[in-house]
Amino acid sequence: MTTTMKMRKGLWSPEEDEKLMNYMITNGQGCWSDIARNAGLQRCGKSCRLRWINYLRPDVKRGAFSPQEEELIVHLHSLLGNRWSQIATRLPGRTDNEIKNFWNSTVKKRLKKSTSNSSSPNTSHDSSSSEHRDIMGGLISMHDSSNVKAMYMDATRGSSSSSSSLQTMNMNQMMERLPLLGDHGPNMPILHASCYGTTQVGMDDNIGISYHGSYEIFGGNLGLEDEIFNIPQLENMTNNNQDIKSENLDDRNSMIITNNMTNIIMNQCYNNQKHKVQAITAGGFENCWDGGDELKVEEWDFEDLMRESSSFPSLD
DNA sequence: AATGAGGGCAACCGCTCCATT
DNA sequence: GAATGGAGCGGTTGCCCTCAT
Repeated sequence: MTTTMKMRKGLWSPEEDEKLMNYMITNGQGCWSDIARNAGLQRCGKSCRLRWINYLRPDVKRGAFSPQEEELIVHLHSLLGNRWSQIATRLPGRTDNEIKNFWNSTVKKRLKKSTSNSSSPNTSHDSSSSEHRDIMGGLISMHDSSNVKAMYMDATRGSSSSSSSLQTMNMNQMMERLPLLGDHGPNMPILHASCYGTTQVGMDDNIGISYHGSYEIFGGNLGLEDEIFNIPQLENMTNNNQDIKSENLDDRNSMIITNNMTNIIMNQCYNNQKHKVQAITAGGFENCWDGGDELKVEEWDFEDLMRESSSFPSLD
């Protein structure tokens, strides 16, 4: 094809946005190069795709990241590294580009600041683990997670051996099991953290929730050994019987947690049993689920998850 | 008021992966 | 099995805005 037509680059004009938006609304997604052509845009398909995904898509959430989103980003980054798209899938309405920019600007800045301030001599952790510890005001602790992360990344990015493919697959499966941070999901760090390993969770009266746990993943030790994983109390959470709701729009992991949070956490975490959140709706469910009669209740098959995890080679 | 520095963000680039032929 | 094209991803760049001087 002799498309000698010069492609436009740079910022998108409102007219271009409108063209692409109108085309996408009427025709839906297809081959991006065709979209670019048929919409009358002098842009390459790639550029159109990026513009749509990062800006024009109706479900794109704009504006500052909430503290909960920040927590989740930091935590997921400690697990996944720079796999922004994977991280983005857990934050509805946020794009990988947005998260990447946020990380590279805000979080790294805080990181820099905190590492320059703290010499924290009482830990034998490597610098990057203390990075994770310090960012977000010490909200998230990860013991040696970066080493594991790096090893995992090496394994998955390396050769196309079946084992690395398996690792990728299992990681993806595990990620799919993570709950999304929905609009009502201020406590997601608690829940997705607990699904990763043997974790004991308790409620403090006033300071929020703390973890005392040992994380095991991929047959190796991911960290958090006997460390306290503090989640500060959130403004929309009261001490007693606070309804907590979270949704997962990919309808595999839809989850509702309501009423007595302590009981739920005790049931699913202290006993170290299958994660099965028995949801008792107390109104408001319809606010986050319109999928019909059958309510979806989160069920993390923890044993199954760990079985999958055990297929990973030891990281020792 | 002018200007330079720094930060944030949108977009591009190059690469890999995957499906199709 | 090789070639090809499209999609997606992460890294990087460059523009614009804000703020300090």
